[in-house]
Amino acid sequence: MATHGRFTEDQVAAARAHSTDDPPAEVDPRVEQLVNDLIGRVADKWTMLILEILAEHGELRFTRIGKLVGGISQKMLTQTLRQMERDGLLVRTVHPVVPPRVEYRLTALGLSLGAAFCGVWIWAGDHLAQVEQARRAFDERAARE
Amino acid sequence: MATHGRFTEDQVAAARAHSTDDPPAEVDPRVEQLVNDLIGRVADKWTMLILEILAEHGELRFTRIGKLVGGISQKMLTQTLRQMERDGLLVRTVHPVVPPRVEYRLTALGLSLGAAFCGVWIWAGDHLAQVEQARRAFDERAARE
DNA sequence: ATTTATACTTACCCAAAAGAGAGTGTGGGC
DNA sequence: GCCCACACTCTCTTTTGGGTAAGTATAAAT
Repeated sequence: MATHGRFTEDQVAAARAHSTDDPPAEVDPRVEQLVNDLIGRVADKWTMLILEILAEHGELRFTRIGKLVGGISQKMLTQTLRQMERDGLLVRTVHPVVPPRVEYRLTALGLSLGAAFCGVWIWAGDHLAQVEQARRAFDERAARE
Repeated sequence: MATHGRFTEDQVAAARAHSTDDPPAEVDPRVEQLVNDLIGRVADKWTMLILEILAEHGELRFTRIGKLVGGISQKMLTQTLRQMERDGLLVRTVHPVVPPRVEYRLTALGLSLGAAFCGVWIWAGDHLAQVEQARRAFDERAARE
């Protein structure tokens, strides 16, 4: 099953199940705007990668996440983790020991986002070849002017 | 039901249906990288908005898209449309008349991406309040130091 | 006394992305 | 002859994203 690995069928199914049965009613433009902003916030590169790593491994410490993500600076890692914590996607647990020990774990909200985004991940995997072919065709057309 | 408006049940279902029934087999890291890149490319703000507008309206001209998206500069509009064309998400039809008339329409590939991304849109709509509450709680905690 | 480990912060810098706004080509209407 | 429409394209400036490197706190190990 192509659930991009770590997400369960249930999680993915939950991402699609909905109570509202409204007809294509016009949505409040302010809500539309908020939704767009939220997507911009949440659909960024580092957030998605961290989300995936955390969904896969459960609970992890700062340095470990950095290594697993690969190629991220401490600064961006801290920044992204803080944002995600603020958005309620993960919880940060500080153990008052020395040297410090801080653990990160996804919340239900974070897991549900991972499940929702899973569809895009699958799409990318499934259509990668098609996109690359389209690009080659386009570039060739462009080269011939 | 919540298919975020314009996408049909079939389209959304298709975004989830998959042939592969492989166990969590390790994925080629090069493929993983390509997929990540593709997601970065495709999951950007303007691409998503244009995708939605086009899925909703069918075939549109340059200026019309700009107005419907709202707040996009001509530069970004041209740029994003070109990229999407190159990626095979839409087709650009130039009618050799004057003044110029250029029409944009999603391909099957573009529609399938829209369907896949639909899950994230729904997630954002459904969890907007939760995220905002998490933010308020976080900010309040931070304010009390 | 010095080093080590961890999880950051802070300061500084650069490059890429994005926005603003003016310019372009062309043929038809006036 | 002039302006308008449309879909750009070009240039300039601002904003943002992100890297590097250094600093901090503390206790245990050496």
